[in-house]
Amino acid sequence: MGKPPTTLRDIANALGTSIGSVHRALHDNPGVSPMTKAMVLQMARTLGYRPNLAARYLSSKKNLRISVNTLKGTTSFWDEVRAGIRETAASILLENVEIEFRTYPRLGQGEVEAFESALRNKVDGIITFPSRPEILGPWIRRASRARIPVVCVATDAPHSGRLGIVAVDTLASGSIAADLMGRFIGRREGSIAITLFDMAITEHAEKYAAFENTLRSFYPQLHLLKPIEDHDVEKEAYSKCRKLFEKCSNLAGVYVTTEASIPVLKAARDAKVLERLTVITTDLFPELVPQIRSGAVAATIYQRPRAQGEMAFRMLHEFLAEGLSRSHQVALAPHLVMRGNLDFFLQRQSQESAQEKAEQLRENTSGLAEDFA
Amino acid sequence: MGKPPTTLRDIANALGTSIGSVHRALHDNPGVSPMTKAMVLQMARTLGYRPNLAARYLSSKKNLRISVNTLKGTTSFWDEVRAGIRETAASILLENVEIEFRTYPRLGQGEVEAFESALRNKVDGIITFPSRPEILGPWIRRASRARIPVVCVATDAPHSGRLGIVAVDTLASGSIAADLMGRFIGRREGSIAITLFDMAITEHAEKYAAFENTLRSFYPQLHLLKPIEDHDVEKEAYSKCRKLFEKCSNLAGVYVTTEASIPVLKAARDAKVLERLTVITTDLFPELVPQIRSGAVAATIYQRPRAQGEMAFRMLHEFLAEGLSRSHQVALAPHLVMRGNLDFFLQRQSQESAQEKAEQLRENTSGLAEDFA
DNA sequence: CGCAGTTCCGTTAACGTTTACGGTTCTGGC
DNA sequence: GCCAGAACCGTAAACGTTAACGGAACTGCG
Repeated sequence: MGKPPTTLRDIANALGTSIGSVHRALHDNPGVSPMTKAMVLQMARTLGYRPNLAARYLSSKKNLRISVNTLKGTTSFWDEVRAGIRETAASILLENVEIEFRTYPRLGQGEVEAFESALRNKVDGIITFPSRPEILGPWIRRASRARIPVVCVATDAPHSGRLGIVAVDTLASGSIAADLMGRFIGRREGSIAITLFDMAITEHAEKYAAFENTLRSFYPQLHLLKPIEDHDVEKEAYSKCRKLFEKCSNLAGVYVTTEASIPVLKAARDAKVLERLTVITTDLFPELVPQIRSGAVAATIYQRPRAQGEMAFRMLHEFLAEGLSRSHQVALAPHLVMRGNLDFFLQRQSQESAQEKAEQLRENTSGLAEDFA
Repeated sequence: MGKPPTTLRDIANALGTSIGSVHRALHDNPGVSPMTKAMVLQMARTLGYRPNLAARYLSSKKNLRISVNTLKGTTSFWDEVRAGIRETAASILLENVEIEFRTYPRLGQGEVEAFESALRNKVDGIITFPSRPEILGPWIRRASRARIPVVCVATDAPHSGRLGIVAVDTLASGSIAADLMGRFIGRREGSIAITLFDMAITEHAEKYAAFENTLRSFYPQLHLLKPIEDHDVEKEAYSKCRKLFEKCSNLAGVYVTTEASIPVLKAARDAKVLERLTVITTDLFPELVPQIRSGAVAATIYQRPRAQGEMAFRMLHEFLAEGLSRSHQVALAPHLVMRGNLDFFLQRQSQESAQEKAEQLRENTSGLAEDFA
């Protein structure tokens, strides 16, 4: 049933030329006339040529180098993203991939430098978290023009020519948060607050819109307040929330879409309103665990950093290996963590990070890891 | 930094023997003395030999055949599982995999026949849904002895020697359902009913235990009733539930772990108790959509069939390709679907199934598909 | 015309594994 | 002592691609 796939030799024979010319034509290497090049491309198309990756890998021993530019991993989120990438890279059958990690300590600091360094080092592809999309955008475009594909994680850089984007679906996140909020609070009336990084970030604006929309459709007795922009600065989150909590007497719930859930909780506690608040947060990190367990946080929307890393790597690798990729936009469904299933996620994290560490030790030749302070 | 990997030739040179002998020794083919075989194995170990999969694939043109034995796809669940497998198989770099689908129409009917047929046809590996684990168990053991790895999906077949199992984590499912139930119902007291296939199935017993445990720990005002076993028979589900609904006056919620959520809802409607019931269901299929949208079903636990298929295939393929697999037990976290994010999941399903169909058409040479009626 | 330089093209040796085939050497039977 | 057969082993040709080399044809310049 399966006819044997067409090879370079097939194309060469069909045209009465040689395998070398065909190869040059398909890779637009110099040394082939425009005439034959056109014929080869044509014939390759009609014969349905697809390169045999095994043979390619076996022959050319050059390996792919990809740079992973992310925030430094004090927060567990980016640690998990990196772990997902490493893990997936290791599980690839054709292990000719070399990963270089470049980290920067704070949002918007060292981001461009890291990207520039990757470009200078002539990597074959880049996975990056564009914390300031409007600043990194031009750089991504520059990379694309140099035929270096860039995949964004967690945040998109629109109109930048990036190869693709992997993130949690903003609609799904915002909507489920609103739905839970409504169900948890029940029939009571009240106001709902939401904190986010900045409305200028597409994802956050979308998440807000989805939250607002679901709340309005299904729980009209709840009134959504203007978003609190905290820019992931703890003090800003605390002071803005504290002020709100003191002022707004009928507040019933808070949805924290940023990582700054701890200061928000502290503000609620200090303002003595935590008891009557339904709090929904984002992500899962050690400091949050006791808050969930105690019930202070009703639920948290887990953004599956490991899966994001995995997907980003797959997308990039597929493109580099085959020259095409089937999906340029991966929107993951978030997970929901509550008291009941908290242990499941904790156990999974620790188990996998332990496994990861062992692997790290075993192959302690895992490429450089630069830091851009 | 990366020293070149050791090859067959390296081993041969180190021992002063030939590449042929090394190959025979490593694959325990006949025609090699016990003496040299031992030496080769030893040397391979010390040199850290790992076969080059690209070269192997390039050389031996034999392709892997794997059989996928599942329930016939009237329900969308198994359609999705199969789609996930197909999709993942297509995305594998070394495309030398041939998939044979064998389906059986009802639980426990034709299951053994399908398995037997796969064995007779000498497939290289099997992915199966053991709807009756205690019956299929011996067959799985037989396959294992014939060095044919078997991966179970959705339900485990314990002590059967299967290579691995992919399923949704029962603890996570049961716990989150209980947690949501408790939060949705609020402070009110009341009884909770739960329907499941049969307590004899490990997964269902575990799910019940997790549900019970979480409910008891965090929501002691709710009283869990004895489980209703419906064996996925619609009439059984309806009649048993109907009886319960009529009798139990303080019922506050129902958790349906099986696919029979429609008859349960009908029973509740007929008994005129649906209004005061919080219903949590399992899976996502067309008939359920309006029930979620109308609010009759508060939430449904989505078991991610596509991801299950993907994982099962990866596990099996990794084993067949490398001879080892890193994890034999994949426990997926379920997704939560509610009114707000329902559209996200529907859109994703339809979009992916459309994409799938196009792919099907393009490569209409996708192996046989037997049916065991 | 001769020669260097350029442009195109064909040939060939890798890459690491599998597989088939041809050799040894050793055994046992006559 | 000879031959058949077995048991073991080395060799070499594939697999499809890449990369490097060398040759042919053509250019322009002296």
